[in-house]
Amino acid sequence: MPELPEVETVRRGLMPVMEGRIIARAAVNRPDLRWPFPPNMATRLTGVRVTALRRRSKYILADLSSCETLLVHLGMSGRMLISPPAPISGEGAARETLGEWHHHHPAPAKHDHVILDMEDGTRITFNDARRFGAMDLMPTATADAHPLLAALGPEPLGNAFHESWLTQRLKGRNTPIKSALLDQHIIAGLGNIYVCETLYRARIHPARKAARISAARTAALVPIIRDVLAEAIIAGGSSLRDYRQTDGELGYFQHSFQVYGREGQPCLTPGCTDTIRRIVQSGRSSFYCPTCQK
DNA sequence: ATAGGCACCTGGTGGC
DNA sequence: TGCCACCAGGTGCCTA
Repeated sequence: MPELPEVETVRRGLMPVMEGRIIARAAVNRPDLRWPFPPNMATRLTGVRVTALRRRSKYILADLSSCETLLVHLGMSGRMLISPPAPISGEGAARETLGEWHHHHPAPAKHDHVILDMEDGTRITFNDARRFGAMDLMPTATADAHPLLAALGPEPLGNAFHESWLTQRLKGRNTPIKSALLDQHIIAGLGNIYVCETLYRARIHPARKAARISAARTAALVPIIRDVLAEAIIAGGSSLRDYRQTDGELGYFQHSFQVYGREGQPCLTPGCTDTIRRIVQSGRSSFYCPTCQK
């Protein structure tokens, strides 16, 4: 489910257990995700301190004391699981001191591809069934120039995203606004769900050509995008607490959407009696209200 | 440069 | 229970 708000929620969940902490051991259980892992990734992650945990678009960036940065993308199905350290006690403790693993954790589950054991015994497990995710390592100094990051558009919650930018980028575009807002070169971080939610709130039909949106409605899109994402981050933060109480799984919260996934259900705009429709645009579902969105 | 379609991969769901 | 079609929150790459 990871769009910008979910990735930000994962980052915030990881922060207290990773930032400022040392990775005691890394296990890499397969050679690749979407692409091959960088050479010697496990070795390069072992014994280094995480000095900062950042986010750019849907990427999590962990700056390391080795002057490298770990880039993580969750793809479609990537998850992070935080397992607190289990206290060592009884006979097991004596045996454990012989090995490198000082804390008890369950055996890796299916699709647990990368495991980071922090110095205090907290385990962070990257699980990704579909393997559309990615990890890479690069020098921190040139992280912004990474091929996956270099061409990204502005952060929608940052100062570089504003009305004149959006106007300029939508100008002359013969593509549906749905596709334009999914284009990470125009804005970084929106995905299928939040584009649907944004267009519903902006009352713009997803198939409308980007170039044919009035100046006023283009201007209105900017705060709407910001609001939609900011509200989702807040919702993620509250669900984060819930998940930490249960199984520690990050990247997995569901909150109520106004249109996404609501095909056939009543439009939630007060006074509107229409129902939400679904159309397919470039292979992906768009949900909208035909009465409210033009 | 821009636009559209395909590919990558696994799992869940619902119909027969 | 099995089989099958379809669906899924992403995005790089290829083609005109």
